Amino acid sequence: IVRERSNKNKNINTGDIEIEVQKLEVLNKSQVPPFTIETDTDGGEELRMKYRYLDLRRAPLQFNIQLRHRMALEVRNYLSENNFMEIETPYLIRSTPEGARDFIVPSRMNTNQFYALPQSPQTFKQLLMVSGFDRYFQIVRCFRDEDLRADRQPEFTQIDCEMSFVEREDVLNVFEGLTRQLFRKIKNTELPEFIRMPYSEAIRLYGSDKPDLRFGMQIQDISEIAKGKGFQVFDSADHVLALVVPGAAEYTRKQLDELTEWVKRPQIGATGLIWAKFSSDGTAKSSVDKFFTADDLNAWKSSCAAGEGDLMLIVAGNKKKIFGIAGDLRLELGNRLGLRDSSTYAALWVVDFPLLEWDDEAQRYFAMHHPFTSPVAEDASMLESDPGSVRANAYDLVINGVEIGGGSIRIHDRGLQMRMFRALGFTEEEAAEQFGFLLGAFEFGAPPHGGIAFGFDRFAAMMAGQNNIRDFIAFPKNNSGRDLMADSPSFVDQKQLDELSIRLVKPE
RNA sequence: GGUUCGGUAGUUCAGUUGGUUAGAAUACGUGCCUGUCACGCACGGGGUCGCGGGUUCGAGUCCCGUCCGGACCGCCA
Repeated sequence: IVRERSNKNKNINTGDIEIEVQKLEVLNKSQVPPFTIETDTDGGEELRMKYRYLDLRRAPLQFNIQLRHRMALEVRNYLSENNFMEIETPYLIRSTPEGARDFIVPSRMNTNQFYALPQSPQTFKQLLMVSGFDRYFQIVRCFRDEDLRADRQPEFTQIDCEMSFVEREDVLNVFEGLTRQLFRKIKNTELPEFIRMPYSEAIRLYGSDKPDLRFGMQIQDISEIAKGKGFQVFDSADHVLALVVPGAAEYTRKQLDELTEWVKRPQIGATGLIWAKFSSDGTAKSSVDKFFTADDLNAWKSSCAAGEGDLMLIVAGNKKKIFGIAGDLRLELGNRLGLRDSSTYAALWVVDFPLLEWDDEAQRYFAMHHPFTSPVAEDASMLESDPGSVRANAYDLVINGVEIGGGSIRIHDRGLQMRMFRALGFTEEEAAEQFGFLLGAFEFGAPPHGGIAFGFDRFAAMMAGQNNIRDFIAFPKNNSGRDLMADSPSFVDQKQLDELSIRLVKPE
């Protein structure tokens, strides 16, 4: 018999309902759990992962997994309503060059041969376009044998899509619509229209290809006015970059020293940090007063539109690193000032990525996105003459500084694809050997096509205002890529392989 | 591969310049209380200080090695 004790609150709280027990049967006994199975558990992460089946009983995890389910449902509904069809692609495939390290699976039928697991269904979905399935999608597991991060698992789930007879804006609009729909249905939030920001601008203003637009504090280049005054650090730098921290002129020496140490950590890699304070009484003080006059400082101030009471932080260095350093510092300041509120959302499309990246070690270009990405039409002619400055017809969806997804308009012309492979250093024979099936398909009237893939685990975490994707995967891996469950065998050993009559080639 | 932080009751942690019997909270057990809701009160059990070696009269503490875990860099088309 269940009866309500109180009608004061609409929400049912502990003790609001009484149960009069008439018969009690213990269906199964339980040990004392290794951690409290409550919303705020006393267990540490390692322990909770070991007993994941108990951790998953906790309300926050139940909510997260349910959130994921509801998102998957909405994705399927939205895409299906927009005439997309979910089609499965194979998991046991041949290894492809470029990109991440492949996971491999030994083949019993073919001694010393291995399958690779797909890093993404990229080529298969392109073949589906050739087959006339004009709108494909799949919520699909992908595998990359690389080290983990808080927001990266070796096996992860993508919302993978491809469309035929489309241009960039067609893809962007459909998937902006999907993103909006998810926020509407899951969070009851209406997102504003996503801006399109060229890659070069993202780097210049935010020092990142995934800018967090929840706050301003844009990077300002003061090279012009800061160089040539005899300060060697500035004079020898490609760029002198400033951030204006509003209202932070009161930062103590200790805080500034601590920030300086922070940017000098090897992970950030700055050689130092210059500061200038603009006090409310109109005076300015800096850590480089020896080299710069009050007039110089005021020139910086007006150039950057800094106000009284503001702090200016300056880093200088070579072109390749310094924008990233300024971007990292900007995010850190955003964190410290509480400007990265997880309940607000700023979404944008970053577009016009470089098509190719030079790799010093390999002494050749690599595709920044993947080798099937189409160049921006007017840049295609530079593929041979100036490969490094060709822009890709590629795009990333970035929300709150997190890369949620990315895609591109693909190459559908065999000739252009061959030029791309040549730019990547493939010979004719290598290209035919590795991608002959795709090049062959392009010879049978391949339609123009493009697509996108969203990182589903990340998307779910971001929807909940969090960044640890493990809390949104029922059975995640640990940092060694092992299954986290207690006594769960993650790997097949040689003995098991022997029993399966599988022989491996011994690596040198 | 690199940088860095950590490993001490079931759990989360504290443990000073090396020094008596390694503590707290919580959980667990027993008893009391019985309209409580983080209940309260009393008592109790519970430790290979990750592992191995070294220095020392003496090591949780210092040194070397090793294992495990986290964060980050590299890496992630």
